[in-house]
Amino acid sequence: MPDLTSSLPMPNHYSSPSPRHTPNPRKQVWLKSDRHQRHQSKLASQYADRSVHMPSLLASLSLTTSFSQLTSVMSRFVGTGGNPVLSLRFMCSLLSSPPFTSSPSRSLALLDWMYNSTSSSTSSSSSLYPPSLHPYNLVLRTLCRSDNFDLACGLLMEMRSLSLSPDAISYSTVISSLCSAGHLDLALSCLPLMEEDRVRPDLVLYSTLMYLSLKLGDPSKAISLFSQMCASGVTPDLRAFNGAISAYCSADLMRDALRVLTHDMAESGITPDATCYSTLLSAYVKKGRFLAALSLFSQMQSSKVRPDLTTFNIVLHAYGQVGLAREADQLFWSMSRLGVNPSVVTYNTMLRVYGDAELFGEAIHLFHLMQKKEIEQNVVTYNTMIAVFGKSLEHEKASNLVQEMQMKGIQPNAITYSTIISIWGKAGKLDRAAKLFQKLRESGVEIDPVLYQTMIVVYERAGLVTHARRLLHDLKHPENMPKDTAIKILANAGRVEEAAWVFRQAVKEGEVKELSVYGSMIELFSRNRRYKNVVEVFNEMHERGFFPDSETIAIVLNAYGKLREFDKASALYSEMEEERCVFTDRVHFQMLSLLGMKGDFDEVDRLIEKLGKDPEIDKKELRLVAASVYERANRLDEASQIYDQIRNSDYITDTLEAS
DNA sequence: TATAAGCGGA
Repeated sequence: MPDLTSSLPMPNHYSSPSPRHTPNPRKQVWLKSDRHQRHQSKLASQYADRSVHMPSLLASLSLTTSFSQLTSVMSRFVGTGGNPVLSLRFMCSLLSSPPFTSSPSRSLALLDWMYNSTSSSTSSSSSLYPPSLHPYNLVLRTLCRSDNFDLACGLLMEMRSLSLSPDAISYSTVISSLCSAGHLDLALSCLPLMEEDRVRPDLVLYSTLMYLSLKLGDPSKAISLFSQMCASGVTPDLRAFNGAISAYCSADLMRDALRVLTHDMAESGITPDATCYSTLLSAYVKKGRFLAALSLFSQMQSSKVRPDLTTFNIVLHAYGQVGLAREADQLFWSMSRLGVNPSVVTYNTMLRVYGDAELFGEAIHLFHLMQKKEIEQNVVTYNTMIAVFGKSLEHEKASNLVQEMQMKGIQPNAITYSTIISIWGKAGKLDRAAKLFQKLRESGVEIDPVLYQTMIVVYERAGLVTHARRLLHDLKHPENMPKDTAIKILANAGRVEEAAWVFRQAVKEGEVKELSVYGSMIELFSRNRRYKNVVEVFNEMHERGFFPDSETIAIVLNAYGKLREFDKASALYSEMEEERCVFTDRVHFQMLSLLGMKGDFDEVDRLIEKLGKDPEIDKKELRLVAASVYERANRLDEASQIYDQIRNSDYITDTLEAS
């Protein structure tokens, strides 16, 4: 983890107000440089406890607007005998009531007053009301709640410099509000400070930080926090485990996610709930591993974990994707019996499942059933049904639905438009499609990349190449859209030269913001066999510290192979493995085939053995790949041996299934 | 804290 301590605002920060937060006009008031000397470790017990009428005191304080006014009200409580009149507890209740809780400057002023209050009768300059940790934490809370993070961090630093060590409460106050405001780096920079102060982050704090890292798309940070948490002896709870599962899934470390779910949790005596399963299920589905998802679902059922609505929705979708519409149908109609009522999402999913399976009658029936049962229909419902009618070639019905949704007050979105434009294009209603597209362009809304691409494809298919080219030409100098978007459209349209040109401009101007742009360029170059360019783009992204996804790694490995740069391929493979980035079968198989091309069969055998032990890897596919590697190298004996193994294991599974 | 919808093609 980088050293983030330096990014914490230090006390001198106050003089230059950050543009992001409203500057505090009175911040100089409490930043007296003599505070260090003034601070005395006077104990709370030395405060005398006199009864003061709190409401009336607050009433007079609420009228005060300035430090001097506050001082004059409070000065009544500076006794002459050197004894403070108010108890520490009283001071704290002041700090936790309005107007102090609603005004950061006022609460800081009161803290200041506590410092500065000295008895007039004694010559000593020690404070009558030395604030302890508790009042500091109260002020921290007030600052954080009003998003004054500069001041809060500064106050934290001040506490440390006064050797009033911030405690777990101070840190969790600051960190959790930094997290909810999205300042992850600042929040994480508190961790080394906590270590210095010997404050151990607790479960909630770790959890907060993990979830924020996840939200900001940094799963490896979340994973490292999780390990740190476990190493420091904090036992994760259900929520923390779910965060870990989700982090491993986003980092493409499915094996580790599965291990947490099926092993680590049980070891900690925590039973996974439906959410934990759903997290993993949806990760499998996102990666297209539908069978893995369905098998996890049956494992979930045998572990007697009751699926909830989300689980059902994910599984119905997975059934549909593997073409098991009947199974989806069965599960769908049994849901209410299992105590879970389908939601709009469920209905929408089923509409799609029926549509994909060309069960148009069922889709239409379900769509009407929703209306009869008065189930809310939304833009997704309509978009799905429009696509269903498009697929069944009923263009008029599709067009009518666009009207119908608008009449019901459901606004069409970019997805609606690209769906209907594509349908019209296929139906030969070119003018209608072009007219709608033009209307959308003129309406000034930011044009969506897919919508743009849809129209280009419609023109190209109709043979109107000049029209298509004109649209593409506009993208060379994108004005209404980020360069990233233009590059992605050009890359998707296969326009190598234009995409490369805009990409180089964007790189030069530092305008490449999205990781996926590199992926699109790498894929585009690879498709066009421009392997040198593939490697160039990869190096560019690597230098910027971006890590590619598995798909991209596989493409880059392939490019190295074409360029016969086998050592560079091996180096990339090991580096990514160390970074724990490589993990789909495709990457491993790609590497295997490169080693075969290189003729390094010692390494081939070693990798086959290693992959053979990996429970995540499909063994039959591994054998098929291995056999073809040997075959291509003309080592037919080894190849046929592997084919025998495949036949044997098929025989074993067949007999097992038969019995 | 997990879930649904668009283009297209090597």
